[in-house]
Amino acid sequence: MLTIGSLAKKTGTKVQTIRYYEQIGLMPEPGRTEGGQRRYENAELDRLSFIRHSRQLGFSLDAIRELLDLSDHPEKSCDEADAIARRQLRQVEQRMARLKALRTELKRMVHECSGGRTADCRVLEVLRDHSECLTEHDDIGA
Amino acid sequence: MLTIGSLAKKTGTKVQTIRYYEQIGLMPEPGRTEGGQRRYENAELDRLSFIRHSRQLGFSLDAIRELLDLSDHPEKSCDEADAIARRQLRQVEQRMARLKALRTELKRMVHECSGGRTADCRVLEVLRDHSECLTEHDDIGA
DNA sequence: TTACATCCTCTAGCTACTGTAGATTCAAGC
DNA sequence: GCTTGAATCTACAGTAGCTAGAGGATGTAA
Repeated sequence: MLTIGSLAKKTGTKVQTIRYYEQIGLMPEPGRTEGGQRRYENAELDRLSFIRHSRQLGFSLDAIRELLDLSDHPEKSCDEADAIARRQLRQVEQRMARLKALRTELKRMVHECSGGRTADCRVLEVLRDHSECLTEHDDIGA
Repeated sequence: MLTIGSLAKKTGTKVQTIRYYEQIGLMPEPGRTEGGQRRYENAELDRLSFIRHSRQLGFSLDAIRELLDLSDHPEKSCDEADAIARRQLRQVEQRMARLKALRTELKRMVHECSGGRTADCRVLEVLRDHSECLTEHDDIGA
């Protein structure tokens, strides 16, 4: 029987976050003491660990909802779980590619700036003039 | 004299986003027609381009506010602009490192999953058991 | 003049939390 | 049994950076 505070500590989660997960139906409503405080069992500890670990891997709460659902049905095919993970992997790879391009341009900006007045600042100049830019006119997304 | 719609098209911004930038004071209040519609000049086009380009490089709106301020004062030292860019570069590099770790673990999950019942699904198993995980108990951030 | 695209303001919604206020409960020490 | 202080409770507001929609006004071309 864990209080919400010790559950939080064990999983590296904030207390409010646990309550939030309950509110959106990701965590079940736990038992309560007579005074109305939440008390958790090991099953809930496992579930929360699953959620947190998935979040650390960047899965969205919606994806996690699906994964938990799959996890609750051991007889189902695991293709779906696999697909979700692959989708996530693709996303991570896309973001990495994007960040790589950003890094290149930022490095260029910083290295070329020799210090002095902002009038001659290479950083500001690059930001002003989009034409010398490698980055495209598309979504920003992290 | 540009309408908000053509300014939006020229800069790859949504109309609402431009109005949002105005609302938070990132864009100035433009002139209006008698009927109350916004009309923009080239200065505003330049400013919005600067903002969008900076956003594409991942700068926060707060950072952009500082950069714009520096850009408006050509006699100031450009150290500050340089510092902002360096900070941004560091952030990008941190995120990349983080994503690299994620990619490794996701790849492992996906490659080890041989298909079958979710009961034996490697993906779900890894998510359940945090102990075999490389990722740390820290912030998720992107 | 009439049609229709574009514009206006205002409000609410998105993700995934985080923080605060003010009241209540729990557990330990005396 | 009583007190104290930490932890908990609910409810609501706020974060970043937009995005979407309602319901109405304006601008422009035929």
